[in-house]
Order: sequence, then structure tokens, then C-alpha cells
Amino acid sequence: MPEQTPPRLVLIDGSSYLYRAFHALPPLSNAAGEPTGALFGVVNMLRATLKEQPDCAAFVVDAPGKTFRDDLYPQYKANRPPMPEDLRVQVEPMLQVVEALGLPILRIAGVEADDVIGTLALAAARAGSAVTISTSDKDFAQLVRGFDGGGRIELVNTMSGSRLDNDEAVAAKFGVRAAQIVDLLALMGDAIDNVPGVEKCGPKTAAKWLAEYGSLDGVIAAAAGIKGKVGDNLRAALPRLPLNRELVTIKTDVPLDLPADALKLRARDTQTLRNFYTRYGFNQALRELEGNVAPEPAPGGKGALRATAAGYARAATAPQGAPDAALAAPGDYETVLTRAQLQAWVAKLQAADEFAFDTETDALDAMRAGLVGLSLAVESGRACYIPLAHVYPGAPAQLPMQEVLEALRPLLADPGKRKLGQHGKYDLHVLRRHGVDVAGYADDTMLESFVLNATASRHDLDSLAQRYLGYRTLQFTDVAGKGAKQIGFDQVALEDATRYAAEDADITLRLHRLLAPKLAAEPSLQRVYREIEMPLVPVLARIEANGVLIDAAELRRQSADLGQRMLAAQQQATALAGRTFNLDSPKQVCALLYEELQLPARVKTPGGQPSANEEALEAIAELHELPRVILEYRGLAKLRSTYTDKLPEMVNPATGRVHTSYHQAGAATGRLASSDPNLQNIPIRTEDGRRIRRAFVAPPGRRILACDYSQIELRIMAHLSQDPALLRAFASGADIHRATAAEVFGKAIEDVSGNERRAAKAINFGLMYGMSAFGLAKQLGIARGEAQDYIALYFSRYPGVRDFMDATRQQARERGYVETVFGRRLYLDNIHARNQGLRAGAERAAINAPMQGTAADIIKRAMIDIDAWLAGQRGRTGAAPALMVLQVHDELVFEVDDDFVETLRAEASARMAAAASLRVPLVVDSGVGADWDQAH
DNA sequence: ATGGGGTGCAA
DNA sequence: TATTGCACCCCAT
Repeated sequence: MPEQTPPRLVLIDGSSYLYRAFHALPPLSNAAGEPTGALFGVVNMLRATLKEQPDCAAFVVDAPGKTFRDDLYPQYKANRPPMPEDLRVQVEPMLQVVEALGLPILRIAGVEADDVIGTLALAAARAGSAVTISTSDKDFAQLVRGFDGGGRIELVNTMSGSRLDNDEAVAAKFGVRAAQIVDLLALMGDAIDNVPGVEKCGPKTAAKWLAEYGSLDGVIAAAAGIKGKVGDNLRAALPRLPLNRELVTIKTDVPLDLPADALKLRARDTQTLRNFYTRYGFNQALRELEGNVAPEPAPGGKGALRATAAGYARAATAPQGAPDAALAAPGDYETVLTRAQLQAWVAKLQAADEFAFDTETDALDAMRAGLVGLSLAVESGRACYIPLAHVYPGAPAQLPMQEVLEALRPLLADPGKRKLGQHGKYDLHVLRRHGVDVAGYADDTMLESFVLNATASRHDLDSLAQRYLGYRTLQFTDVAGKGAKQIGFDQVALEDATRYAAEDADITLRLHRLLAPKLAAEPSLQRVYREIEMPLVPVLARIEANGVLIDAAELRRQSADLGQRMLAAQQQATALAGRTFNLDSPKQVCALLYEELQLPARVKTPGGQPSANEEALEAIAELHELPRVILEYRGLAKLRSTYTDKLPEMVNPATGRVHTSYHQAGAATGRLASSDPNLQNIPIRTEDGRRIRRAFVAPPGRRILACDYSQIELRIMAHLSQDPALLRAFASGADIHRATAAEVFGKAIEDVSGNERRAAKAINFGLMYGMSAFGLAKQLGIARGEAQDYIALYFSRYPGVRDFMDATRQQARERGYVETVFGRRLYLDNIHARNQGLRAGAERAAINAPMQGTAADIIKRAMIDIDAWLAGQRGRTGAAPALMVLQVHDELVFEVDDDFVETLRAEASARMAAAASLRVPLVVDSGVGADWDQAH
């Protein structure tokens, strides 16, 4: 017997979304000036919900008048301010659009919406339904559970995209099981509803108590023994906790007496929706509506497949009676299988100013992936997918790849034809490897989003669609499966592939149309995007494609050597411990050292457990020989597993080189990040570590050139702070740490001791990270008071630095962001957090970001400049005389012809130094050698 | 299989 | 109780 899919019921918590959308979205208004922000959010949420095609649904809102909670507790919700006028006027239109979408509205007099939802959810789930409560109110987590017979209740927040579908998910978010949520809320209270909880008891404390004592009753019983201020607060709150629990408990047994069809979806009222969307300027919703109502005929070809969403919804096993309202179409997508279709699209692209493109491949690694298909979009809501290499049994005949690429080449390679994409660097790689060098890559939605707000969300297409369009894209796993059963995209049926791939191009285009005006409205961000990020894309693509040559044999020798020494350390450790244990397991190391050997646990992990990290082992190294041996083993194991074993595996068989991947939207400050492998954390500090750099080599006839900025972040601090003493120190060209020590300790430069220089260096670095006296003391191994004295002394000598830091914090608080010299912004969401730790963290980030971010901007500018200059150079054979192969935050590494070394060295250094004009000189150091180590 | 925690590498 | 990252291993789910 095939398993029956349970009927699906969606209950929408209307008020929670209305409030959330109102506060989360900018105060939008339509052409007539009517406020629309909340409506826009709710409409997008509803469209996404209906797209899921539930069997039944309801939009639940509070009815005017009193409810049982008001009787129980007269102050209930007394804190809630009256609904803002801008929001109030959106309520009636909201109900109208809900109505027009065919969603039943439930408003039950005398019963709160929460309790209506709770009662309906429980009843339906008991009867075997899969119930989704769509809400942005976390209190509903108390209802999440599964039932015998297949019924279940889950929570989704369609706006944030989060989902709580079982106890584990609830526990992950709240630290307690769903059944304990009411107890958690009773302890925490709810400021919005004017339900006071235990003072100073937030989610963490409440969860901790519940984990320890099981339930609210358990906490109440144990209250007498809980120490500290928060224990006093708990005891003071005891009398009201039972009432709290009652107030926060969502009722599941209110009499409702609904008609049989109360949850039944009706057909949507297209005319009303059209009027509504037009009036409020919801153009995307309008296009979707029109696209679905009157699909255009297919542009030709006998083999043409049509992939309208309506078609798919009907073809899929849609529940009987599912109304058209559930068929909200994402777009009109065409599978291109004939020459006529291809020609029609080429004509469309030729006529358009710009178009979005996306490639589909059979692998994630851009340097290995094979092209499987291409998608294109020129107008919102309409896109095509051109399958090229789908190979599953029964796959329709597809156009020959070369023919398609030749047809598109004039467009893709035309610098005057603007192309846009999402993370287009990947597609540039794939197309280049299939013979097409894309030019005119003008816009990238990932980078638009990143520059607009680096921390607001992730910058992948799904997150962007969700955040900016309120739209849930089809997931890769939806069409290709997941885990061991996942298939390659070349195995995906063309119908599914088209929905997925064409949607990507379509959504990319829609996102660009939304994001580009936002950028245009912020000239400084627009410049960062146009002058730094976009021009950097092809530069990074070239560096990645160049790759770096690795001496794999050398690394294998090192692995063997490390292995022998690891074995020796392991044997020594076994002897010292008197038994075998896993040296790689922190847990076993802790048990051995702190329990069996009774050594003192002086350092804690961030999780509060005894730590076995380097600092902890150093702290007890004088009490026992074992910690030192474990440290020795660790150092060796790290080098071997992460570097000497791994790097040879990463050599691309086609190129014989290692190709890292640089993430342009990786670090919030604007830095790049590197992965697969990460070539930005190759060891250098220890001799064993540095040996690894000897395996980064140049081929015969070439050398490695490494150019790095000297103290760039400190120079930026001098520039930003304009502190006279610091500016003077850099202008003099002296060793900056030595100069700082001389200034702080009141000595001549030549009289500074090694220890004084070390202290000054620690202060200089610490300052850039927003360090405290505590941190400096730990770093230098001195008393906290002494560290405080150093810092005070430093600030007295460099008052401009203190003023700059104060001003930076102040700006962060006032504007919510800080910026780099080039205008890149970093928003600091936690700068006003009530939690002191979070707020302090945001302040440190505020101090650090302008310096780290400006340094990132500068080296990016240098990379663009040097790349352009290199493009015009020719070596003796006519090939490029040098390749940029690595970027490590303040360093650029090149592979260069022997006879071009000095030319490049002079040119690259000069261009790096000229990448910004600061109040201090930018100094670039460089080195040359047969390998990366020698070049330092 | 997947993810969190602990650890450690770089600038 | 120092910024930004990525990746390894263990181990619980």
C-alpha cells in the first residue's frame, strides 16, 4: 500500500504578520500616497503560502472586544500601544485581499486568534492532518508535536523562512522541548502583552532552569535553593508564575462551532485582485496574476515543452478540489529544444538592453563542472531553459551544445551587451571552460545585496528571493533529491530542470530590478559596487583559473615525516598516561588530565566546560609532562591533516594546479574569504609550518613574487584618526612598534627594549580589535591594572586615536553603521542590544571594520589595476609574462617569468602603493624566490 | 549523513 | 573579556 499523504491545513496568524511586516519593511506607499508596507509583506507571504497548495487554510485575526484573558488579568496587553494610523488603514485592504485570494477569514468574537488557531490545529492534527501554523509569534512553538496516526503540527514563519517542525527544532531554538515552552514563557514573561516574568530571567536562564528542574513546578519547588540576584528575583515572582503560565498557554479547547466549509479555499477573484494590485502598485503580483490568467502561446517548435506553473500544478497530484488560488504562478518558463525556439530567444536577447543568464552544471566545483544547460531571462516572469547535456533514460533530444554556444557567443562575448547574474563568477568559469569568454558582465545580484547590507542576510539566490521578493524558490534538493540519493543536474527531468533553472534566471532579473535602484539611491555604495566589486569579478575569476603550482611530492614527504613524529608523540603519551587514549579527542584528553590525573582545569571553553586547548595545556605543562606531549602531537596532526595530506588531493587533474575559490561576499568587512582549499591560512609562524610554503612553487623558468602591504591597518588608523604622533611615526619610516614603545615609555627609539617593543606591538594590534585591559593583560601575561596603565599611557600620547574610537562608536550608535574610506558600509545590528555582551561585540566590530574594510578596499583596487596592466603585457613567447595566483588579505602573490621579475616587482609594488592616497604613505614589501617561503 | 563544539591556522 | 575567516576532528543525533 502506498503511503497516503495526510491532508494539509495551513492556519495563518494574520495579526502577527501584519505587525511584523509593518515594522520590518520600509514605510512604502503607493502612487496615491497610501501606506502599503505591511500590505506588501502580507500579500507576498500569502502568495508564498498559497503556492504550497494546502488542502485547507484560514486567515485568523482577532475580533474586536474582550476575551477570557482580559477577564483573567485586566492589565493584559495594557502596555500595547494603540495601532499606528499608518498600520490601521492597511487592515481593511488586507482583509479584502485575503478574501479575494479565496482564503477563509476567521474572526471569532470573545476568542483570541491564538486560541482559535490552537484549537483548530489540535483538532485537525488529532484527525491526522499535517497542520502548518504560519506565524511570526514564537509562542506558538508550544504546539509543535507529532500525533499517532500521522498528524502533526509545525510552525513556519514565511517571512523569515524559518520552520519549527519537531521537538529538536524547538529545542535548537529555545533550549527546551515544545511541551516546556509555556513554562519558559511564564518565567520570561512577555513585555508586549504586559505579562511580567522573573526579573533578569531571559531565554537562557529560563531554559537552564527548566533543563535542571524539568518544569515550572520543579523550578518553583527549587526556588528556595537558587542563589544570586536572579534567585531573589525568582522568589519575588513566585506568586504570579501560575497565572503567567495560564496567560501564555494557547488554548486548544475553545468551542468554535464553525460551518463545515469554514476552512475551504475558494476560487480567487481575479478582477478584484487585479484592481487591488494595480492600486497598490504590486507589480510583481500583478504580472504573476496576468501570466497565469492568459498564458501566451508557445513560440514554436514541435518539441516545445511548456512549463507554466499552472500546468505543473495540474500535472502534479494536486488534491481534489484545490482551487485556482493555490496555483499562484511564479512565471512562464519555456524549455528550448528546437532551433526555432533558440533563434526566437537570440532575437529577444538582441533586442534587449540587458539579460540575466545562469548555467546549470553537474558539479559544484567551477573548475571541474560540466555544462548541462543554460537559462536566460529578459523580462520579469518569463525565462527559458536550454538543456544541453541531460542524459537520463528517455531524455528528449537536445540542441547540440556547440551550436547553442555559437548562437549565444556574439551576445555573451559582447562587452556592450549588459549581462547580469547571481554569483556570476561561477558561470564565467564554466562558460570559459566550454569555450566562451563572457564580456560585459555588468551586474551581480549577490554583490548588489552584499554592498547594500553585508550582514542582513545570506547572499545566495534563495535567501535574496525570500528577503527581497518574499518568494520561495524551488530548491535544488526539490528537483535533485538529497543525501546519497541525490542525482546530478544532468539526470533531472527537463520539466523539473526548467522550473528550477529558468526560475533562477527570472528571479535574478527581478532581484536586480529591485536592488539596482536601492544602490543608485546610495551614491557611496553605488561607487563601491561599480568601481570595486563588479570590476573585481573577472579578476578573481582569472586568479582562480590560474591556480597555483604545488610540489605534491614535497608535501607527501612532509606528511611521512610528520606521521613518524606523530607516532613517536603518541607512544610517549601512552606511556605517560599509562593507557591508550585518542589524542584527537578533546573530551578524552580532558577526562585524562582533569579527572584521572587530577590536574587543575584553569581554562574554560566558550561553552563553560574545562578546556584542553593550547592555553590550557600550557598552563599545566609545568605540573606534568603529558600536556607538552599532547601539544607536540596536536601541532603535527594539524599540519598533516589540514595541509600536507590535503593539498595534494586538491590538485586539479586537468590543470595540475590547485584552484582555490574566493568568496567575494564572504566577510562582512569586505575582505575576501578563500575555501576549497583555504589558501589564506597556510602556516608561517613555526618552522614546521613554514616548510609547507616551500611546496608552493613556480614552474621552470618562473619565480614566485610576493608583495605585501606593511602595517596597512595601522596606517589606516593613522589616516582615520589623524593623530599627529602616529602620522609622524609613519612619515618617519621608523619601525612602528618601536616608535610606539618609544613614545609610550618616553625613551629614544634606540633605547627601546625588546620587551617594550613587544608590549607596544600588542597594544597596537589590540587597539584595532577594540581590546580591553583584560585582553591586553592576558596577551602580555601581566596584571590587569598594569595593562590598564599601558592603555592609559598610550591614549595620553595618541589622543587622536582615542577620539577616533569614541567618534566611531558614536557614529555606529547614531547611524547604525560604520564605513570605510571608500564608503563601504557595515551595519551593526547589535549596537543597541540590551545584552551587554552583544553590544560590546558590536562596538568592537565598529572599531575594527573601518580599518579591516578599508584595507580590503585598497587591495581590491590594486588587484583590479594590476590585472588590467598585466593584460597589456606580453612575454617572450607572446603568452602572459606573469599570473596573479594568490591574495592573502594584505599580500598578492604572482608567478612570473624570470626575465619579467623586476618589471613586475616594481610595477606591482607601485600600483599597490598608489591604490589609495592616505595621510600616510602606503609601503609595500616584496620578495622573490623559487617558492612562496623564499619569496618572504 | 549532518551539525555543533572544540581546536587552531592565517591576516 | 581582541577582529575577520575556513577546516579539521570528535561525537551525538
